[in-house]
Amino acid sequence: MQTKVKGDGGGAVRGADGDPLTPLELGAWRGLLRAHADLVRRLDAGLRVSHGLSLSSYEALMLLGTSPRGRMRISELSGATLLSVSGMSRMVDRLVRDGLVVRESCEEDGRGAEVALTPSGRGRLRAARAAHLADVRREFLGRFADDELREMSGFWSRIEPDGRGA
Amino acid sequence: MQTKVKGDGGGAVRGADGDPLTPLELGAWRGLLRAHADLVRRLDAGLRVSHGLSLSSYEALMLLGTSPRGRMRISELSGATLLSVSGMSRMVDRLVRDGLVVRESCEEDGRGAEVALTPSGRGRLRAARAAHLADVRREFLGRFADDELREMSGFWSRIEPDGRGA
DNA sequence: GACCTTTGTTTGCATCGTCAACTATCCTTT
DNA sequence: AAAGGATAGTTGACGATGCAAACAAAGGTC
Repeated sequence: MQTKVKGDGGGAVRGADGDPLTPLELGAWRGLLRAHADLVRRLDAGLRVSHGLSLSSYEALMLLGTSPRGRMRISELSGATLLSVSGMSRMVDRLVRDGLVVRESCEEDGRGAEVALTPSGRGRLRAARAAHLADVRREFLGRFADDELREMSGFWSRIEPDGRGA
Repeated sequence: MQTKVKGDGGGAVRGADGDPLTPLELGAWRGLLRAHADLVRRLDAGLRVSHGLSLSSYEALMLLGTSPRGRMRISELSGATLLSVSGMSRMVDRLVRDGLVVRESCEEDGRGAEVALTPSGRGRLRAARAAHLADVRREFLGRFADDELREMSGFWSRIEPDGRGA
């Protein structure tokens, strides 16, 4: 049962709708924001100084590198990452400018662009990969036990879907 | 003990340094990224359409609203949020432009600027507050039990400090 | 096969954020 | 009290992003 106390002295674990966040709630919510920001900043900095890649461009290259066909549509990339389609389009612009990928026109769909790694992109990915994975493990995964990671995964899945139905 | 199997068929729960992330690791790591992105996007959108505030400007106004002296230094605001000092300086620019806060020169320190809510800023904050807190509870806090939130807080605190010592 | 709808991508505009360089002030030391 | 160094904040240049509108090509439908 959730503790819903309105106007008590401060022992409430959960606040009602308009109440200020309780310490418990603050810890979970602000903690998420701060932990994410810290973590991303560290990992991004690591990739950037060592390999000139942002975290999101790494993710894009990595998706391309493991894609079975070796090339992906913009929308496919966007769906698999956290970027909007337009954001991904611009990211691909930058990757093209840096010579890491090429845009190819799509055979089956004249609207489409397909994106593929260049040799240079493949090399950059390979160079960055091990170090980045080690970073992720050192800064994040390594700080939790297996069952904690499992539990965390479960937490995340509860946030995802929603949509909007009541 | 952590399962560290190198080169097995796919049953590994944890990978070694250079290995690709296992499903367990992926679930926790990508899940964090996605959950955060989804959550922030939803809350930001809610605040923005209803009250013309971004999540970070809400946080700044909220800090000002609950500050004992009613006004705060730029660096104080920056330290309490996730923005750099220069980022906060620009955010204050926007808030000033929108008439929600004022910059006052600081009595004790001639370099300093102090930031204080205007009546309009106070009003905007009050108008946004309840709806935003309800959003946070609906989209995030409400999906977890008390002890889960407590556990989550514990997780966050393990990411924070580090520094760099081995 | 012209028309309308849907879908994939790009672009215009605005916001938001960082780092590095700069200015202004403060503080300590001599 | 002048010099040197630390600290607070602002600004310039730039990079990312998102949303909405614009485009372009497919795919029906009649």
